Amino acid sequence: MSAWKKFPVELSELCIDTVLRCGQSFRWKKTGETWSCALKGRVLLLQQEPDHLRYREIFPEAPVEAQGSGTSTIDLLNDYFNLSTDLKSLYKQWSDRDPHFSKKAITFTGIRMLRQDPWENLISFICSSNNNISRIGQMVGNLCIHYGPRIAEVDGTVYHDFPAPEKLAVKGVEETLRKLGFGYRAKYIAQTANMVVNELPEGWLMGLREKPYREAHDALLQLSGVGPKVADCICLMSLDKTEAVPVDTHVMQIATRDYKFNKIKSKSMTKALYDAVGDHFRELWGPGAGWAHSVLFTADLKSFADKEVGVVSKTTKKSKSTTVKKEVVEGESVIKAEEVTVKREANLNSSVKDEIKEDPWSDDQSSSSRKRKIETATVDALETTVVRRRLRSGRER
DNA sequence: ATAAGCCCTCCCCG
DNA sequence: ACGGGGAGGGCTT
Repeated sequence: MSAWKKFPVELSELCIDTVLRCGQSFRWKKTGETWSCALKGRVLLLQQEPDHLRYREIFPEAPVEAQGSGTSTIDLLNDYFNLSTDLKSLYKQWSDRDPHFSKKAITFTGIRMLRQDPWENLISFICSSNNNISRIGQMVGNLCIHYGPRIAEVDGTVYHDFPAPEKLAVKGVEETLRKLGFGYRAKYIAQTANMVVNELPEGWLMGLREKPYREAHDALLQLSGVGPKVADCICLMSLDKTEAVPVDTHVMQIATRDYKFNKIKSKSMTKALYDAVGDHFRELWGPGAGWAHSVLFTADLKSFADKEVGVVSKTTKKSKSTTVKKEVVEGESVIKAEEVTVKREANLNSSVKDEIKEDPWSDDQSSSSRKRKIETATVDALETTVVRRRLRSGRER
C-alpha cells in the first residue's frame, strides 16, 4: 500500500479544483478532497494544499500493457501539469496588456493548460462536438472501461487507463461505440483510430509537438471528426501550441461582448471569422493567447457558480452527502446499477470565495448554451441534489 | 408532455 | 474559393 507524498507547488501556479474540471480533461473524479485518475499505467490520487500537492500512486499488481508506466510520478506530475511554465509571470503580462483580463484574473488564479497525451486529447475532443462536459465524461469513461487496460482497484473503484490507438483500430469498434451512445461520433473515432494506426507514420501524432502551430493544426484537419475548433483544442492542450485559441460560440460571445469584436458580415462561423477571432486574441495577449483564453473561458463558467454560492462567507463551507446513481455498462447494454455515496464540498477555488461582485462587462445575456451546460455540470458537482447519471444502450429507447 | 433550440463537423449545393 | 444550410444524438428549456 502506497503512502501519501508531498509535491511542492503553489496554489497560484496550479489550482487543480479548477483545472481538472474546466473542460480540458474528462477522466478525473473528485471524491471528498481527493482527485483521482488512471494515468500512464498507475492510479494517481491528489489532494491540494496551499503550497503543495499530496499524491499517492498505485501501480497494478500484475504488469499491464500501459504506455508510460516507466515514468516516475514526480516526472509525470511535472509534465502533465506543465509546470515548467511560470504562470504568475504570464498572468502579469496578460494583465499589463489587457485591463479586462486583469479584472478577471484576480479571482481566477492557478488556471493553466495541462500537457495531455495527444491521443487521449484527440479522441476526447472528437467526442466533444455537439456535446456537453458531463456527457463527454461519460463517453470517455465508457471508452476506457471497454477498451482500456485495467490498472487497479482503489477504495472500491476500478480504474482503467485510456486505450491505445491499436485497441480502437479493430473491427466492430464503430458498432460497439454506437451501442454505448456515441452516436455519429462512433464512426469518426473508428476512422481516426484506423488512420493513425494504419495510414499515418509511426509517431506522427506525437511528432506534431515539434512542428509549428499552423502546420500541426492543418495536419490534424485530415482526421475524421476534427475541424478547426477541435484541432485547436488538441494543439493547445497536448501539442505545446500556446497560441492556439479554440473558438466556439462561447469564445465568440466573449469576443463580441467583452472585446467589442465586430462580426458583421457572416452569420455563421466561417473560416474567415474563426481566424479573425483567434488573431484578435493573439494580437492582444501575445504568443500565450491560448493559455490566457482559458482563464477567461473558465472565469465565465465560474460566474454562475459564484452567483449560486453568492454571499457565502470566507469560512463557510457546505459539505453534504450526495447520492449518485451510477450505471455501469458491460458488454452491449446497461446491466448494473450501483449506489455510491459521495461527499462534496462547495468551495471550488479557495481564492475565489470572497469577492463575488457583478462585473459590468460580463453581465448575463451572455448565456450561450455551452456556457450554461458547463455551468450546470459544475453546479451538479457542487450542489447537493440527487444526481442521476444515465447511460443509454442502443436498444433502450 | 411536447416541441424547439443547441453544440461542432461533414458534406452538398449554389 | 467561399459561404449557406442541413444532418446527426442527446440534452436542456
